[in-house]
Amino acid sequence: MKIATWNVNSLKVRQQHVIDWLAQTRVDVLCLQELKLPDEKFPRAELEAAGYKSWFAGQKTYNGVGILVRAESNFEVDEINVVRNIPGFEDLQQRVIAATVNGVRIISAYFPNGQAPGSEKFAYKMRWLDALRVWLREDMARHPQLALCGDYNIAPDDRDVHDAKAWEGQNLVSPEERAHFVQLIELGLIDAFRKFEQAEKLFTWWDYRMLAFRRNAGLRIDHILLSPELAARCTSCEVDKVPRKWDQPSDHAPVIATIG
DNA sequence: ATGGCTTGCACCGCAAGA
Repeated sequence: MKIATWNVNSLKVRQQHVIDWLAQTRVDVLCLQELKLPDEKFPRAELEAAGYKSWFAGQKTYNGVGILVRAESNFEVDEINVVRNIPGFEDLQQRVIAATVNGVRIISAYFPNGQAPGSEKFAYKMRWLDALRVWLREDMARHPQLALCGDYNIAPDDRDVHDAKAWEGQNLVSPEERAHFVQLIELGLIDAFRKFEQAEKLFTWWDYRMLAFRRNAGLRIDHILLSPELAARCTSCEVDKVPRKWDQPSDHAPVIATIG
């Protein structure tokens, strides 16, 4: 079972990239973030034609998340277990969708950006992270095989930052944000990427500006965290930089975890 | 130099992203 996550920065603009990428990789599950479209504009029929069923929580202009499941894989998705948003956390922003796919709990999450430490948006990010953790503790107890996939907007370690010195204390790498990431790890979740030996300076996001991709001036902020049972079955985790090189790309690259 | 692109929405510039 291959599970992937990709912040597409507008599904309307990236629809063909997603379809092409799915045709090449044939992942079983793809978690999407930043759809930037309302539910009525979700390209369900086009993705169905490409061989994928979709579940989504859309929103006009901003945010929006989804989960695509390859039809040929014949995985069961129980509609009753699909969750949109963090239970118990009032939120107008569509940032979370969860579904149980073939017995594996899949969560597609678009963590708040936070803008800057000390800002109102940063305070929202902290509240959101608190609520996520509270819900996750329960959801992990219900689903021993769980994958938290998405754009975390947190680079957990200096290794995940192209220039750690320049970024020190900034949004996405601040001690407060990293402490929240550690709290997720303390729930028992395992960073699939770090389970394996990786090349140096592998990132998942590069600014559109300043030729950042060409200079590999990026951050690793998209992650797949696995429950212990699922981590034990995980045989690889890779960043696919290829679609970042395509015309009019998303600024994020997809991450793929293979479960044996 | 706090910019530089890219998106959506609404209009001919703005907010927001990370």
